[in-house]
Amino acid sequence: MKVTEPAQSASRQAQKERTRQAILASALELSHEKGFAQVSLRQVSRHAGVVPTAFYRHFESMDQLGLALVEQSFSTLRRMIRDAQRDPHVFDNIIDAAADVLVEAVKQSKAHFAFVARERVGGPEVVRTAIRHELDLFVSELAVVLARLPNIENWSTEDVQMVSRLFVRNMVSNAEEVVEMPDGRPDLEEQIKEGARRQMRLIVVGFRDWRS
Amino acid sequence: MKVTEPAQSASRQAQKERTRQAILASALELSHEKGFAQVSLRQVSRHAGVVPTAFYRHFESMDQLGLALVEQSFSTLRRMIRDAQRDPHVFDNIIDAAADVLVEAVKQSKAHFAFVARERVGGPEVVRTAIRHELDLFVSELAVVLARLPNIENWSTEDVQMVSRLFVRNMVSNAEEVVEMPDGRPDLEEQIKEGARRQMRLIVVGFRDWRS
DNA sequence: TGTACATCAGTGAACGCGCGTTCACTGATGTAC
DNA sequence: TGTACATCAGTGAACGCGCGTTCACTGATGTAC
Repeated sequence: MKVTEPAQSASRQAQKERTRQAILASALELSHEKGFAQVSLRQVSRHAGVVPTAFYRHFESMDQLGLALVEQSFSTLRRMIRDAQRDPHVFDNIIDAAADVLVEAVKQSKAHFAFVARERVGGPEVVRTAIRHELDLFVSELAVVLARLPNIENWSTEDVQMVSRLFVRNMVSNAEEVVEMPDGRPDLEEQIKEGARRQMRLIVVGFRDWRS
Repeated sequence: MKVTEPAQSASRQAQKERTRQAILASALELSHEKGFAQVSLRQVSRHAGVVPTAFYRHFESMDQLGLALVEQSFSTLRRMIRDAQRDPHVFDNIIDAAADVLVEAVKQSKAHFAFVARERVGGPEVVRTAIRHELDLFVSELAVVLARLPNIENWSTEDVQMVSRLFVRNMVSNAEEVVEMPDGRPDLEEQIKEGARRQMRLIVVGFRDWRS
């Protein structure tokens, strides 16, 4: 985590950015053990290999650090959904594709998913508010993507919005399960993936039946 | 919250119990604003009208206080499901009955539901573990109740267990929504209730369709 | 290329504060006779 | 009923500690000439 002492190279700007990233990464890592609200400014700074006062060169307060982490987490999430849309396979079978994307994304960005799942409920007020807002946006964005799918395009806007909401809720639940997953148990991961698939199938089948 | 100075009456034992309840109630109330993990022993004691050292006459540590709150919350939950079983109306229409019971229970014991929903993810390690364990137990207990219902009795054990799990997850989600609900907006409550009903219908319909 | 000055990321000492925990105590309630 | 002693819920002073924040600073990087 020590990133100072740039040997000879690195512009001042680049070095500053590297420290900023070290602070963000440290906060993410420490949050995983006890939750963001229990992590102190001094702990983050220490872990990032920097003196507490240096923290203020990058963030106004721990709250602002938290908001930066929310932003980072959702940009990860958005990149994932954008990539998924480009995959032509998605149009064949939404459910299995969605399950695959979800599990892959969670696996790749465990720390960020864990952060959102945890701090959505347990974080400081400003962080909770920001996450709730981002999730609401995300539901709407996902609804737009879903509405374009062939087997869904004739559904009502409300129905698509509700399916989207249930999908996102499901995503958050599964992220929570990954968070609580003990280390070194990749078998549990497959179990969670299968659970996610089932639940999505349930939602879609239930909807189709209900509407008819 | 001041409960000392028993005028003339109250046995030593009764007075002690009253202080214990004041500490529990104070912790529950303070947790609502910032989460249990952010509440200090001194804050709880102050709010309960007692000196910090007196806290130790009732609980070994804040962790133990947290576990006592988990216990209290789930005994509330269990009383609710026991009462619901006695109601013959339940057999007519599980879903609407469940929605009514859920919303009524949440309304009556908002603070405890909020505590479980929040600390399940955001609380100290021991509290999180205890809540996860209680919820697992609760899923199994609810499954036993569901399996007795006429329209379900021929389902497989696994299916009943999964419906039970989805119902409980749904219950937790709705409790979360009540937690984040701004004060003085009873209209939102009706909206949450309707959402809960829809989601349960979705689960049951989806299952019936899926299994056939 | 070399010199003089400006910028600014990171330093280190210092502060006052609320925290959890310890300890010896007090005085009302409870009990034995 | 009255007295002498035991119990124990709640007190209050004291402790060392990590916290967030302030301040004047240092010294490497960047810029002007």
